Order: sequence, then structure tokens, then C-alpha cells
Amino acid sequence: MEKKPKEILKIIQSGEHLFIPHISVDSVIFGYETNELQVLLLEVSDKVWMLPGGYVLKEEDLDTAAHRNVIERIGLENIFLKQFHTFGQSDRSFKNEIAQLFSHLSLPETEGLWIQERFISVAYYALVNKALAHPKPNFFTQRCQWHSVQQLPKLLLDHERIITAALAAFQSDLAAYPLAYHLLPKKFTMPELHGAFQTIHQKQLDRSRFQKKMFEYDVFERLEPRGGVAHRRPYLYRHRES
Amino acid sequence: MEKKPKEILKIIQSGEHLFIPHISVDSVIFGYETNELQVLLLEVSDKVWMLPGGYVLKEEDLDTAAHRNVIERIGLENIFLKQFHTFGQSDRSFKNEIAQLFSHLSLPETEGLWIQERFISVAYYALVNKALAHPKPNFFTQRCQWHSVQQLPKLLLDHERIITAALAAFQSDLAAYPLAYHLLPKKFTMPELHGAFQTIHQKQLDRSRFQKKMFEYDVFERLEPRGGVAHRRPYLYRHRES
DNA sequence: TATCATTGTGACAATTTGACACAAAGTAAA
DNA sequence: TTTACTTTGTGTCAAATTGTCACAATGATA
Repeated sequence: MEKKPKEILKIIQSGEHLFIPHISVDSVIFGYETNELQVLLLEVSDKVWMLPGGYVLKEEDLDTAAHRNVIERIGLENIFLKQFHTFGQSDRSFKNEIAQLFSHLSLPETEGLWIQERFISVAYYALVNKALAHPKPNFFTQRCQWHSVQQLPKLLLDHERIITAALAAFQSDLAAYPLAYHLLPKKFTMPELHGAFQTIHQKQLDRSRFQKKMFEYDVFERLEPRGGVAHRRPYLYRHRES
Repeated sequence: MEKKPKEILKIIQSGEHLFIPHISVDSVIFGYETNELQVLLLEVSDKVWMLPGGYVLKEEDLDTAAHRNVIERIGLENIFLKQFHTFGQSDRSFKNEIAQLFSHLSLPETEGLWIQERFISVAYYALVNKALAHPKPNFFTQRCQWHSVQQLPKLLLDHERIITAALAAFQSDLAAYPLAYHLLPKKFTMPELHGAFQTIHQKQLDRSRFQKKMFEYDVFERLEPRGGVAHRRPYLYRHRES
């Protein structure tokens, strides 16, 4: 929120020539810490939050646009990112939000600014190692923070529904491939991975069975045990392709 | 192909004011007949085919647009329709195809016609009872016909990839819910449903096991047996919600 | 009345999953 | 130094699910 109002107006207006109109990409960026699944949100106005997102450059692939937007938000490359649904209700627009912002910034009233139009949003979910992420807000927002998916704040438009759908997609994908490792540091222990799975699915999973299942995927490599604990030292593992 | 060239030009031009630019919906409409899974395709030019699709009206929900387009193509309401992916490679445009069509119709050369721009396409798959469908071509196309998914003709753009993805989505969804009944008449026998499943998954499934599984869903109602066969008469079933 | 092809379902083996037990391993307290 | 304590890794066995196959039921046709 350091930018001057006129500058913001200029940026908004120039976007019209850069981006494909009516299309946005929104990302549900998942992070994990001590048995809590979190999503990264931006604060648009007092106590109202929104998903990070952006627009697609005229000559840019959709997936690339989503990547670019996530990278801008957390300063991290090589994140896991997957498209899961496109939201296209006809009432999806920031008409009022932008008008409010403009009046708040004492900018002239606008009608039909491209950014106020109806948007069809292609939604992605991302899995990141929270410890390496450096969240930063964009022009429109004051803060960029992690929130527990268990207690989300008030959200703009249909963004709560998007998060719910993202979680469902993630849970479903997790049944086919142990993606949860993306949320953890490069090296992690089985109890840690186990905890992440339990948190994501919100239910208990038998440890013995879980460990056997993970071995069956044949993608985790056992490394040295990690010490410094007052009990049996857990082995560290890493995913073969990362 | 009964329309006059000038009329077509007019229709194309007027679309610019009606539809959201750069966004299309494409539908993979699945049909089924005697152990063959088929998709409905439109012939754009000699031996080159495309998926049925269309555009989204400025004030129309995305799902509604998809429905409208499918209904226009087969004259059937109440079809099962589900969004499965959005395709957004930056090179997705009918630039050349439209230019060819125009030259073929002796229309003036055009550049930057809205329909020639890059399109992001939200793809849906539909399941229909082929026996009730009445496929009809649109202005641009000469024919609208069913094709076996096993031997697809030459297709425009990434439409073959879209069909592949649709089939994968359908197969995956079929593991969670016995959607295959949408492809059959209202009343059907277990062997028929069994055949549809086998065709869709392209593999053998044990009959006994299959039937038990279907009963577990608790959505099929057993009706009277169907006669007229030189052996034990199979029971008819129907889905409770249709 | 016997034959034939197809359908509906039961029996049992093979496999997968769930629940739980217990030894291994290390620190910290006695 | 020994014992207690906690967490980890894995084995065992029962329960549930899935796969295979067999066989009786059924009705037209020979």
C-alpha cells in the first residue's frame, strides 16, 4: 500500500492492453505447520481477505500465468501447482470492491474499468514448503498471511467455495499419489509425513499401515536417521524426484 | 452449409458484442452403442473434425453456456454434463482455419476478427442416450456424426488431447459413481450396464462382482424382467433419480 | 421333452486393510 | 550404571474386500 493512488490507476489501466480480458487465475496455496493445513490469503480491506491471483498475458500459457502469479506472491520457484476447476458464475466481478477502493483513495469514479468486469477464474492449488516461502502483498492489499483452513476469515466473492473445492481436489489427488511431501522440508521423517496426511484428511491413519503404503509407492528414499531426540531416532526420507 | 457467405460473416461479427471474448466452451459428448464408446464430432472441412462448442454470453453462467451448446447440438435437455479441465495453451486459435474458410467462401481477407483470436477453452464432458439424440451441424460445419473413441479422425487444434482427457476424467468419475447409466435407455439390464462399464474401462469385469457392486450403490431399482429372449429373462433396472 | 444360451447368485480363495502388539533405540532420571 | 520413559519401526493376525469360478434358473427352440 505504498503506491500512490495515481500510480495504481495507471497500473490498472495499462493492464487492459497486457492481459486477456475477463479471465483470471486464482491460486489456493497450501502450507503446513505442526498439524495445521493453511492457505495463503491477501487482505483487501479491513478483515476481508481474498485468494492470490492474477491475469493471463495475451501470449502466455494459462499454466505459466498461474505459476508466475504464485511465484510473485511467495518468491519461490518449483512449486507443485495443479489446475482443478474453473469458476464461471455470471456474477463473479469486483465491480463494487474496485469502486470502494477508488472512493477510498479519492480517485475519480469509474464505470466499466476492465478490472471491474465479470471474470471467469481458472483455479489452481499449490503445495509449498511454508518455511521457504516469503509471502508478500500486492498493490491492492495490505497483508499476505497464512490462515488455517479450519478457521477462514471473511472472503471475497466465491473464494471460500474455491478453497473448499481446492481442498477436496487435494484430498482426492492424495489418494493416488503422496503429494503431501511437497508441504514438508526436503528431508522429513515418516511420522512427519504421517502427521501431514492425517491433517489433510482430518482423520486418524494407522501408522504401520501408512508406512507400508508409502513404501509401496517406491518414491521415497531412506536417508540417515535424525538424532537429538530422547528416544529412537526416526529415519529421514526424501522424495526421489525433488 | 445452407447459409450465404455474407450472412455467416454477419453472424460472426455480431458475436463480438454478444460473447465474452477469448473464452470458449468445448464439449466431449459421449454416446454408446453395442460395446462402442463414441463421441460426437463436427466436420469443419474435408476429413477434418472438431469438438462441438461455443461461446459464453456476457451475462451467462459458464455451466449454462455449456448446457446451451450441447442442447443446440443434439436437441436434448437434461443431459449429464461435467466440467473437467480448462485448456489454455497460448497457441490455441483458429487463425488459419477461419482464414481458409473465408478464402473458400470468397469473403474478404480478415485479420483480427474476434473469432480468430487466441481462445481459452473450458472443457466439459456429457453423457447422453444416443438413441434420443438428434445431432445437427452448425453454420461452419457440414456434418455432425458419432465417432468411435477407438478410431478418431483428424481433429483440429488440441481437440484430440481434450477427448483423451475427457475419457480419463469419465473413467475416474466412474470409479466413484455408476454414471454409465446415463448412456443407456431409461430402462436397462445389468448385462447392458456391465457391457457399458467394460467398454468404458476397456477391460473385463467379473459379472457377479459387478452386479454386487452396483447393488451396493443402492441407486438402481429392479423392475420387471424383459422377455422375448430364448433364455433366462434379464431384469430391467432404472436409476432412482432419473 | 431335451437342448441351448444367457442370467442371477452363491461359495470359497486370494488379497488388501485394520487393529494391535512389541522390540528397538535413545535420553534422562534414579 | 542402570532403569524408566517415549517414540519409532515393523510384525502378526483378524476382518473386510475382491477375484474366480461354479451352478442353478429360465424360457425359446429343436
